[in-house]
Amino acid sequence: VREETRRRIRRAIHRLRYVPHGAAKSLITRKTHTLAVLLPDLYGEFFSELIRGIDLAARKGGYHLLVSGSHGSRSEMEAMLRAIRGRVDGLIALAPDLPARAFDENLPQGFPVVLLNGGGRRAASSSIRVDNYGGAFSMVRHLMRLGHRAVTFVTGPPSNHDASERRRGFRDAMRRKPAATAREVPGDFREEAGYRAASRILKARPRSTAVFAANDAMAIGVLYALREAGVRVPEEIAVVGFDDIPTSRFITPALTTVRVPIAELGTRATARLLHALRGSGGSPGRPETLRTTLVVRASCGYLQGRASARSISVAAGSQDRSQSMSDVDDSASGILIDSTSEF
Amino acid sequence: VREETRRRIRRAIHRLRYVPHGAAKSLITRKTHTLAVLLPDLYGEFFSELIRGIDLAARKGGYHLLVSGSHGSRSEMEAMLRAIRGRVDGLIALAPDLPARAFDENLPQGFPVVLLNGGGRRAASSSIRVDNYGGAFSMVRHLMRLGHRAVTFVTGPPSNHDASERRRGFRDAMRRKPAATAREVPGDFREEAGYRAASRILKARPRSTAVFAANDAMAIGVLYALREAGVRVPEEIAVVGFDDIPTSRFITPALTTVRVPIAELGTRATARLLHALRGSGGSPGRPETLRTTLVVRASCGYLQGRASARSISVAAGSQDRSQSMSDVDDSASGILIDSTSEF
DNA sequence: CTGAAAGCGCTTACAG
DNA sequence: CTGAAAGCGCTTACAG
Repeated sequence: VREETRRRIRRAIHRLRYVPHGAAKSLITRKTHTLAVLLPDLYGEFFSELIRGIDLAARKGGYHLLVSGSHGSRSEMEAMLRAIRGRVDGLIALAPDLPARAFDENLPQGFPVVLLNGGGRRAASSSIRVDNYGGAFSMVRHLMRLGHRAVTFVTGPPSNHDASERRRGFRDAMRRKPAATAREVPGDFREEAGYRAASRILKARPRSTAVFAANDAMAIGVLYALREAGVRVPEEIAVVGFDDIPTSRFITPALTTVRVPIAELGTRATARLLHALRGSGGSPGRPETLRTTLVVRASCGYLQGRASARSISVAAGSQDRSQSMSDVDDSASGILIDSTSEF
Repeated sequence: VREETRRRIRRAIHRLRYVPHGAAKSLITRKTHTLAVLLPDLYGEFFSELIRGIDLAARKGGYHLLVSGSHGSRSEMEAMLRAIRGRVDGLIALAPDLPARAFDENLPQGFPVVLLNGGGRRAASSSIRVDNYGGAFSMVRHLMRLGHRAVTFVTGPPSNHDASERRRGFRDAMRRKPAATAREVPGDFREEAGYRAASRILKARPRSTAVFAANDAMAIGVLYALREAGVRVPEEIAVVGFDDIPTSRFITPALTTVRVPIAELGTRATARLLHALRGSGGSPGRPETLRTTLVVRASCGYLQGRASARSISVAAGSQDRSQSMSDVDDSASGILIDSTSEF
């Protein structure tokens, strides 16, 4: 084509505001340049952070995001899976309660999927996991070092794989100390469950000296209940969580927790999915496991009496605050002493 | 069709796992049952809450959500608008920096849009607004009642309509008191801007007794900077914000702020868009304005010395906590005294 | 290099 | 009631 003709056409396109019709183009090219994201919810600190990571990688690859919150409803999840054909090129799903066969039954066969839930029961799909076991294990070790021997674990939802891995880490670590007494109280990852767990924990005799909630939301619920009951944290009882959601730094006392690289989880999942889309299918690749970090703040009592060592130099800007904090980051052991969030 | 035949077909559909192809169906029906959501970012407390509201209404109407974070990039926003044809049925956009004509130029004409940014410059589209002016005005009145006369306002981004409405409310309310001295320091809605604003505020003489940040993120930045500087809040200086993001309740001291019904903003916008999609176009309807509420917590000093009145009865469960708090909700005046978040 | 035809997977009138 | 044809707006070989 001559250069001039090309220019004339370009101008005409611009003048008439011509834009290709998405559905028509997708129908013939078999590509939508869209990724489906299926999550239990679309809001809340954990999912918000996860979406951030997914969005980051997707936009870089030129993909749009079709998001869907299942709200735990099995039928809604399946409906979403069925609606996928001809709408998106791949799927990222965090659906711990959905059995593996639900994917096979409702998705076109061979459809590219990356699973974010721990199970990894579907051989045909790629999956990314978090080292829940290791994180919980080192949290218990940390509590032991602080002298705790009676620890109560507030569990997550029964069928949730992440939750049961955290519990397994708790149990195994507790077993290593013969003198230790491990207790468990049921929860479901929601703040309210932590709130309710607290009263059971306070009643039990001898009373545990530390509470380890399977996630931060429940730990925060425990904190609320203890404040109501007039029980001081960490002086009378230590409270720790798992996830390191943003609120954990802001609450009083700041929460000692296990940091899950949430945004990275989303980024990696997306990168893998895009890789599968470019490549010609092939093997799903081996499951990837993301490291966790123990983040020590005030709620476990470690910072108690070390006030002289505090060198508060919180930097502004939510983006890079974690970097510029005067943290003691012992990368080798995966421990981060965050004294800046202490009150 | 005979009942039996129908059943046989149903069974075949199920057996073969037949699902209609989305693109093909959309191409012929001209419907995608998908709504596009264009936001500056997909994460953070404000947007997360907004998406929650949108998702709620969209799922109820049977619509999917195609979300897109523009990250403030003009070209990315325009690219998104152009990609819309044949992909979604309508658009909800929060894009304060995008001029009205960008919508006309990049969208198919007559395309259903609901704008969430205050300007409302595009007559062809529906829009929902927040009473930014009234919220800021009553915040200043509250500070005046507490005896403040020298107040510094940390502004939002220059081109942002919400931000300038808040500033206008600040200015007008300050003007009503002849003895008052109003000052302004530039900001951009990000936490870091608040952090930097604080040092300027501390240097000015005579020093302001209160800081009113145009949003909570900046107020939190101010709080951080003041803590570093060893200036006590609210004893030495009061700090208040705007939005009522979740963190504002958790931070110490809990932040007095103006509550924007964020989720409702999303729900209403979606409801309007769906209404337009069902109806045959017609008029865009008059712009709707959502009320704000003054939420009084510790950071303004109002709760100081009223500790005896505290009746902490925080209920658990993040969903209904705001209802079950022992709040004094003076609906008539739009003031809510939240003493439960006091420390 | 250019133009016309075929076809993606559906739905919607329209004959039979 | 049932089946075959036309067509949604594109892209991709394929003739000319």
